[in-house]
Amino acid sequence: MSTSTPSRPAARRKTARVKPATTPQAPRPNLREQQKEATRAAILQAALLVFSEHGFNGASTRDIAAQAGVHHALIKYYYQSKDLLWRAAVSYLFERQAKELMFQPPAGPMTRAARREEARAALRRYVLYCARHPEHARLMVQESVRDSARLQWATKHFISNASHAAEAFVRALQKDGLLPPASAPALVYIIVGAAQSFYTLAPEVRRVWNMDPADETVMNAHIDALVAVFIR
Amino acid sequence: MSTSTPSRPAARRKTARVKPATTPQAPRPNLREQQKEATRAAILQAALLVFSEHGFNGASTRDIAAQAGVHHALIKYYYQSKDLLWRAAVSYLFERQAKELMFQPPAGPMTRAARREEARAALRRYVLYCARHPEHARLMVQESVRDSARLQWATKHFISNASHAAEAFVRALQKDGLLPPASAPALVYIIVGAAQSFYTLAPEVRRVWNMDPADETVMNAHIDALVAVFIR
DNA sequence: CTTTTGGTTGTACAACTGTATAATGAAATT
DNA sequence: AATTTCATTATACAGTTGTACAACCAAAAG
Repeated sequence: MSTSTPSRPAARRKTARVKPATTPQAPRPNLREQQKEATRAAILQAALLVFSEHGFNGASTRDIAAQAGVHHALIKYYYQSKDLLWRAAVSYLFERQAKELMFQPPAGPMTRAARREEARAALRRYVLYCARHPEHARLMVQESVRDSARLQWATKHFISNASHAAEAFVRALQKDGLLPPASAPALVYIIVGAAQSFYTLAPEVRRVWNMDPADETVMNAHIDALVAVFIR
Repeated sequence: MSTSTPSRPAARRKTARVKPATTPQAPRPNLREQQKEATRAAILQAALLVFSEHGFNGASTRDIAAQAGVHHALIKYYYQSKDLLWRAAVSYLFERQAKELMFQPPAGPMTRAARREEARAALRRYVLYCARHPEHARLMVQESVRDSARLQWATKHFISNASHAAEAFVRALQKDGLLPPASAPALVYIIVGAAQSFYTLAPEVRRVWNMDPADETVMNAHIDALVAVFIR
């Protein structure tokens, strides 16, 4: 950040200390382990927010710590370095995405109309993910505008897999004539870009159009437009 | 940057001093004015590159100066502050875009088929701009992922106008049945996102797909895919 | 209760940040 | 040739940065 906000730690402390042991019959003498995980998670969530809004270089570990309501030295304690914290954040994002977008290919033969409905549902699910977790695309876009060791790492561990899965999805739709027979990689970026931008650029949308992409009605209108354009 | 690269100024100096007066019959005793404008332009171009790849906070004025091959104090001399340099860069981008995408509405009545061809040509022109000047979208995306005084300024002076022009374009296509009757603002972000992402994320594309969006063949394949999807 | 463990805090440091100002010297003017 | 102008440079400063480490102290173990 390095802008205003004189720094204000001690925001979590109270709420996190609440409930020393919800389960009276705690299986083990955790309570400390519990607090530890809460701190660890708070740092990760803060990192997601600050990294996604400021980029790696623009984000400072002290800003992240302040956002988490935690002393900045704890970042080194839990994640060793800014770079490893970034990697932990990216890992979290892609593992969550894999979990939430888990593919369940409906076995058995399907009519073309059924497959089209299936494709529409899949597209809807993806847009919903983008809408609910805009920090994912924000963080990745900031890293993908230039080549770097971080982009190389993210590509090797996550982006490559996700991209080729998307390519397979596109090719399947092309086989059914649901997408034009054009370059599959190009279509991947066309669809992904079309789905993400509305939520990634939400602050701009709010200023320019006076509408909130996070709003249920607005979001449904966007999804409908997207599906109408892509899955004919 | 704050990463590696120990800093290496003095890269321009020589090439910029070349040609003290190309025109032997110089109209006035410029030569100094000439060098001044060269320095000013070098700083602006460097700012475009560094801001677009690192974001405002992630970019340092010293990095920009080094990229321009100029002493860092000259940034204050020519642009007064980092913030004003950023505004100058954004102004340059949008004025160039307005110039290159100047609308020439073909007078006289047109058949629907002709209007469709017109729409395809307009879309092609826009994608070409994105491909040739990826730093434009990169810089703006970095600012639009969060609300800030800079986004507010850019919205007021440029983004609002450009967005509403795009909306008018979309509504015209909808009237002809060339785009589905969905939310126009949503369609704007769908089309813009679909057109930009392939070039904005070019470093990622190169790593994942081993293809270069700047390559003529690859670019044409992307444009064809885009037109096939949107203008039916 | 006493001791040990380890999550937390305070503090330090060198490098980097944006900004400011005086010194410099070559081009322009006289 | 002497003088003025002003683009460029050198240098400085306070604030921020990532990282490091010793001191602290509540929870866990004895």
